[in-house]
Amino acid sequence: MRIATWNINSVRLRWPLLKALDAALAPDVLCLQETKCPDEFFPRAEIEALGFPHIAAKGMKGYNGVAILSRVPMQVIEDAPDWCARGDCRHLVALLDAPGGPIELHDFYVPAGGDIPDREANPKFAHKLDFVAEATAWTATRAPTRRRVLVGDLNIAPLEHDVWSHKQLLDVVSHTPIEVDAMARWMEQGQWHDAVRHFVPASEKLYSWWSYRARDWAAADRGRRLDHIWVSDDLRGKLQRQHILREARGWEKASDHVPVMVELAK
DNA sequence: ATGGTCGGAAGCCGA
Repeated sequence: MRIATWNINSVRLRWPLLKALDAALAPDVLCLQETKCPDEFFPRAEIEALGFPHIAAKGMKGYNGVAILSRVPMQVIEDAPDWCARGDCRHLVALLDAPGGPIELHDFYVPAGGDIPDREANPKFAHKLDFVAEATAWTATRAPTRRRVLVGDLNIAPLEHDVWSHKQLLDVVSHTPIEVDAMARWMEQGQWHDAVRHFVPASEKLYSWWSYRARDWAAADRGRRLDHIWVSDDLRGKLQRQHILREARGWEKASDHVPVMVELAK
């Protein structure tokens, strides 16, 4: 069972790249973020034709938007909160009909948080912290549930080597101690385990995002690991491998994020 | 030290 996540940065613009993603990773389930697409315009038929017959999409005009594309049947669960009471499309939950038993899958798109890492000076940063706090409290109530997977663009790079320069990013939104602490609480209270770092030592650099603003993203290699896959304790022993598809950043009309995938044994 | 580039509700705003 291969579960992947990708911030696609406009599904209408980039859905054709799913073909290359599928050739490289062959995910059974792919969670998308930043689809930027109202549900009535979601390229459903095109994506079904690529081999994902089960599609759940929750989008809005212009911003945000999440979707789950699946080869296995799934049931969308509707009892999640309206995060920060904004009506944003930043979260989908589905129960996957997975081999070995159902998996509760969460697809999150955490607010980026703006530029200034100060709750008082920057309402976007306050929104990010509030969102993570609500997600922490809610997923903690799910903690006793077996076989859970949480993926998404969480917009936080928690470890020193999840960014190109720990020292230079300590005051940059995505890597500040307040965000890193909030993420640690989220993982702890939800009993989540980092499924990608499970395979890659903390001392090794690991990124899933490179800014569009670099002249040469690969040469500069100033990345951050903003996209994550977490699993519940009972799935830790099932982890087979991880793959961060770095080459996707070099694709024609690339997203600034690359797909991240984890394989679970039955 | 600053500004650099994307995408869409565009000629600005969010990332």
